[in-house]
Amino acid sequence: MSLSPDSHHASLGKPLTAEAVRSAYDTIALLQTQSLTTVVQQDIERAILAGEYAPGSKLVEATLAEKMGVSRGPVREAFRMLEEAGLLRTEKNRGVFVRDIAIDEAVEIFDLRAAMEELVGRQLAVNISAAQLKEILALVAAMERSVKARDPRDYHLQNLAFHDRLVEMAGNRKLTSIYRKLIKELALFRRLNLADGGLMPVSAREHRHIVKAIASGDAEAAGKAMFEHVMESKARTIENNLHRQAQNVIETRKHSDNSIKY
Amino acid sequence: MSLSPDSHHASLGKPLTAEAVRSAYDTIALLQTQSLTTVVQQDIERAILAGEYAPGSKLVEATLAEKMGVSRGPVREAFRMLEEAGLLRTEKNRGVFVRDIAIDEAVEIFDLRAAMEELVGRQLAVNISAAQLKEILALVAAMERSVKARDPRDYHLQNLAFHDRLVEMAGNRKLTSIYRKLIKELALFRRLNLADGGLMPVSAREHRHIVKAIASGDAEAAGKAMFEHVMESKARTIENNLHRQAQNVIETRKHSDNSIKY
DNA sequence: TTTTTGTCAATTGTTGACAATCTGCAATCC
DNA sequence: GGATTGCAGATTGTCAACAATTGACAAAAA
Repeated sequence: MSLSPDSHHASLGKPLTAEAVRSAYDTIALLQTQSLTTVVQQDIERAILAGEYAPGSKLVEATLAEKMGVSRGPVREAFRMLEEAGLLRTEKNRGVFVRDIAIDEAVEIFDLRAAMEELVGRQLAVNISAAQLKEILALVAAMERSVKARDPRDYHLQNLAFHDRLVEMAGNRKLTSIYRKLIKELALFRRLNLADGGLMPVSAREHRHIVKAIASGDAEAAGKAMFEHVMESKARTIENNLHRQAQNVIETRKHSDNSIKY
Repeated sequence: MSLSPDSHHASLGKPLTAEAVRSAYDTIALLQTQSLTTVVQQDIERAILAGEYAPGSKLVEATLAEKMGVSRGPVREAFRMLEEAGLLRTEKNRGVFVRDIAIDEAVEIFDLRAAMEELVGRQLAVNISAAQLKEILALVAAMERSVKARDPRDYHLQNLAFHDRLVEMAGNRKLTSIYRKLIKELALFRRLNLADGGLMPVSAREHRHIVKAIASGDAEAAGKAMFEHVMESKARTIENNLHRQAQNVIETRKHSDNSIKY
């Protein structure tokens, strides 16, 4: 029983397309690398980041296992991975919950990000290639189009892509992987959501400034530009958060019988 | 069946000491927080960092499970946690192995650490208390005694404690936890070991310089002092690594029949 | 001899079952 | 009525057995 494309072609009634042949090898590669645990882990992570499981909500082993058609073992192993990654929180004998990032932890993450991106800026100022520079200029241009179109959702996604690409270009794999973990955790900061659309132009200007500094080859300036941009971003997020919180209090008072809840 | 200390005292033949009473509550707290998985995870981590399992060596589920008196389930869950933490590497259907940190990854970690500790320096310069300053001065003094005593092993441990304490004092929990993970990974960089004892005085001088900068309240100077210290440390480590590698080649040639191995 | 094939022991991947613990609710007591 | 106690169902923690894969070695073929 050979696994070569030709024998497959011969043994099956219908001819295989190039895609189908390639997919046979893909299947093998898949079976060799993916286990039920990793698939479950990736899907839970995806669902969390997509907002299908809200921060604070409980994940039940048996329910997830049944939904995905596996036993509880792989689900538990996936839980342990996501717990270590900071997306889940386990209470013994009680269950696992989607983590809820409090504002003070979000602040910590922003500060750490700032230090990391400062390093990214410094290194890119020295190392970036012409092609890479062109690429990030295109990203900035795309963001400016989103600003003009007043599309905060689109801007948010492009902003994530812009920073991710810069970090990746710095060429430090450890830094990249930790940076991405931090961004994922930040997604669990409930009130992050979309910042006030009115601030998009400010953010976009800062991006231009960053690229300019990198292009100039001035490591310190580029580092500083990235550092300050993240700190500004932190300030905008906190501001936004406080507004929403105040708004929530008002809403709560309105809908309840005017009593103060806490 | 009450769990209060008094009833325990009454039901047992011998009187309980204060320690024994406290330990009853400790036992409860333990059962409420620790599962077999977490205990196994901690013990494997300890063993790895203690060098009981060398980088690259294979860990067999059944063997570990039997050694610790548990089934394979908790061991597998612990594996998943340590894998996510970067201490283990899993090859599907083959097994898990203690990770072996290559020199280029070590370099990446040093660069990242430098950026993180720069942030620590900046923040401490602004926020450190008199008591904390006194504490780290004591740590520096202790290190200088190790230098005088020409005890690289002791110096190494105190150096780790010094940096860990500074990071902790910065008060950013996320940064602290990631820093510690990085340090653990760095312990898997085989050729780290103890640097040449002759460089201890240089390192110690840099520590003095760091503390002075922090005490002066100059954030940029303190940040820069920490950044450069980590970068110097990186350079020393790499240098040391190259020497050892060269040494290994010579040794290999000597013991083998003069053929070049690679 | 060299290569290929078949077999088997060791190990990992996955599952289902059982034990321990928690949670909500009804019964009981003050 | 309000607090306490005692179930019963649901959920997690742990284990042992089974299935699938690997790696090594011997037997067979070229």
